[in-house]
Amino acid sequence: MSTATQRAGQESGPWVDHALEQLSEAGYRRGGSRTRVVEMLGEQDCAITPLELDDRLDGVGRATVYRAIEQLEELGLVQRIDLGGDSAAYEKVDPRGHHHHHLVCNRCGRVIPFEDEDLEKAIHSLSTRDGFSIQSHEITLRGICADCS
Amino acid sequence: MSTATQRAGQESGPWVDHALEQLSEAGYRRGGSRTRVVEMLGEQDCAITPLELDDRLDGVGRATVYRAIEQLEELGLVQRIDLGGDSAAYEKVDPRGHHHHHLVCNRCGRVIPFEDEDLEKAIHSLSTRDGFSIQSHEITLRGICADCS
DNA sequence: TGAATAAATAAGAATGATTCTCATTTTATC
DNA sequence: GATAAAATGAGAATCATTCTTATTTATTCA
Repeated sequence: MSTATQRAGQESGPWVDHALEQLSEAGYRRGGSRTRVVEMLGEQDCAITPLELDDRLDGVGRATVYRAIEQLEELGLVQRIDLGGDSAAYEKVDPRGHHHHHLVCNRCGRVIPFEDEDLEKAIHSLSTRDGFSIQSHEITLRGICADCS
Repeated sequence: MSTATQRAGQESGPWVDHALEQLSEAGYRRGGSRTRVVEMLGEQDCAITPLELDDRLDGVGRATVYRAIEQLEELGLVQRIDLGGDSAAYEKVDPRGHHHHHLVCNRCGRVIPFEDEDLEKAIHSLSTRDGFSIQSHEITLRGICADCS
């Protein structure tokens, strides 16, 4: 049960620290519940829905989860990801720019994260379009996963 | 009022015909309301939400709009697009593969469609990942539009 | 052409995610 | 420690989406 939490020094720590610091700088006071939301988001390797977060955080109100996500999104610390389900999901944004995108299986709904350097390059090479300054991007590929085909 | 409908021979026609044909081949009977939904989708140059469709189609029940979209999506004739609002939007899928992606302004919410050949190439060059066969893709860029900056 | 059959539909109820409200608890400041 | 303002939990309210059901309409076939 604690295996996932204990996987050798990963990246959740740094992001959590960074996020809490940014919240503080933005003028938000410390809040126990919000901190727990941030920590839980920091533990995830991929996107998670607000309701899942609420489920896993006993004693934290649902409204607080939604509020925390809203503030984090406002500061660019999490990114909303549409995976096609009933609700949106959110994922931490690495301050160093390292990130992944998603493959979604149209049959079983499975979500598989992937990275691709060429794709990132293609995105970055169009960083301005029609005077539009790009801050973030989201790519979702849909199809049939190996298990389903 | 009829200007939009009358804009010189565009692409709505072909898509509408194709969609109605596909629905028919899939075993669906003709339905006046569904046909109106298909025609309205065919007129759009970009994504539209189910509720907007329902608003514009007097006499067509909301459930019918949702059902039609569901069937069209099932057949790959429309694609769901997440533009960050309260509801998802849908857009016709060109049978010839021609399509665009979206820039969304984080400040005013404006949605600007764009096309980029290099990006398409980068996507196509990874058409199989981990045994995953890709059927469609969606790219959304977020930032600040020219008017807002 | 005129039943018979089953799909399509409209209207509104039901559901479920998200947002809002407000009384209470914490945090930061002094 | 006392005060002012933000953070929070609980539950109500809202809004998109789905479901239900009675009715209408499309197709089939005599």
